[in-house]
Amino acid sequence: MARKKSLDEVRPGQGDDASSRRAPMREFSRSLPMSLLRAREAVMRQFRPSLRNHGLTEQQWRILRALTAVDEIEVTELARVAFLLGPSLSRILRDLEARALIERKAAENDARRAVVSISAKGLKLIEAVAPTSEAIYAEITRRYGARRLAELHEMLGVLEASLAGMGSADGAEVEAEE
Amino acid sequence: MARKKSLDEVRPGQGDDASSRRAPMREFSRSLPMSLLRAREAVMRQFRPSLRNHGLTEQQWRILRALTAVDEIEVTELARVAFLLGPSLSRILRDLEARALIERKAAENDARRAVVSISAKGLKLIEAVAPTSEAIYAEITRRYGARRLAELHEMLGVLEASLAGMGSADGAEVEAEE
DNA sequence: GGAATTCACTTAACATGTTAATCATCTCCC
DNA sequence: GGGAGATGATTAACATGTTAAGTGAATTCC
Repeated sequence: MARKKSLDEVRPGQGDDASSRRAPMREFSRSLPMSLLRAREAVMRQFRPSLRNHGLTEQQWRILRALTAVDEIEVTELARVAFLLGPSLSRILRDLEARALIERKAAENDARRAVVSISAKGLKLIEAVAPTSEAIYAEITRRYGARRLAELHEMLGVLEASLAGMGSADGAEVEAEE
Repeated sequence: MARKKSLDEVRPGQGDDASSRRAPMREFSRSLPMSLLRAREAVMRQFRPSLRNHGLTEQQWRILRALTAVDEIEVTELARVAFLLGPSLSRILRDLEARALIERKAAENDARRAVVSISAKGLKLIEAVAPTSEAIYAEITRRYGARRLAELHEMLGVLEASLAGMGSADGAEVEAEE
């Protein structure tokens, strides 16, 4: 299905002046990844200064935040919950442990697995940041509207679900799982 | 053998009589930044393999894509359009220029400004990638629904606009510029 | 007309994203 | 029980995100 160049033959005269260069694909601002990126950045821009004042990055905050919801958790599971890739998580955990914000031990029955939990110091830090964070979130909700916000969440969830089973699609290899 | 556990199945409900551990904040999965991040990742996951096959990263693609829409453009304006920070753009332009995918010259009346344009080679690369990219985008639209997609764009735009004037809010300094 | 300031990048430094490779277990199966 | 393969976590290598500092060129203001 690849050799179909009918798309729009990205080959106008291109000859002389500017105006002959027509938009080759979708208008840039209408690209879905771009819209999502811009929206997310608009939101994160609100939180970053506060986090920074407490010496935390967005990802470090995500991890600590996830840890407050459980007693302890394995690294792989934490990666899934905090939506981080393994290598990023490894680095961040190393730093957080060095700062004594988390604790880490080996799993009882499997020496490969590591179990992580938040420390008292980490909990204290969370408590220090939470009020500001909540206030910002409340302001965002106020501005955007609680109903609309819920609707957006819903639509994003559906989008994720819609794309769930979509393969790579280029050198698409979706071989059956034996 | 170890079939992929459905997401809900793995969710650490965590006893949760653990009322000693008071609910820290909003449930993690309901965090807006997280929802946006997950949605965007679900979308980008579809495009990355194809781009990679052509030796392009997402950001490099964004830049080349933006350049096809104009004859030439100043670096600052390109940063705004492609939604990249200056430093990232500097690095990427250096690489793209080394690969002869773009061309760069100084502005006529202002030696500080640089003007960038896509090269013939760059245009050729775009043409090679575009069909696959468009096919993926079409499939996403088909799965999610064109109407719903438009609605999502709209809501994301409104979100961005809603947050436009919101200050840092921590050590918030939005003093009038006297 | 020249010092101070602003402006358009660019570098620097550190943290994360992304993919591939490595390492140490663990499991399975003969 | 021992070796092949799978698994959990880390390390490596490169690209980008993010903030701060640097550089050279224009602008402002006295």
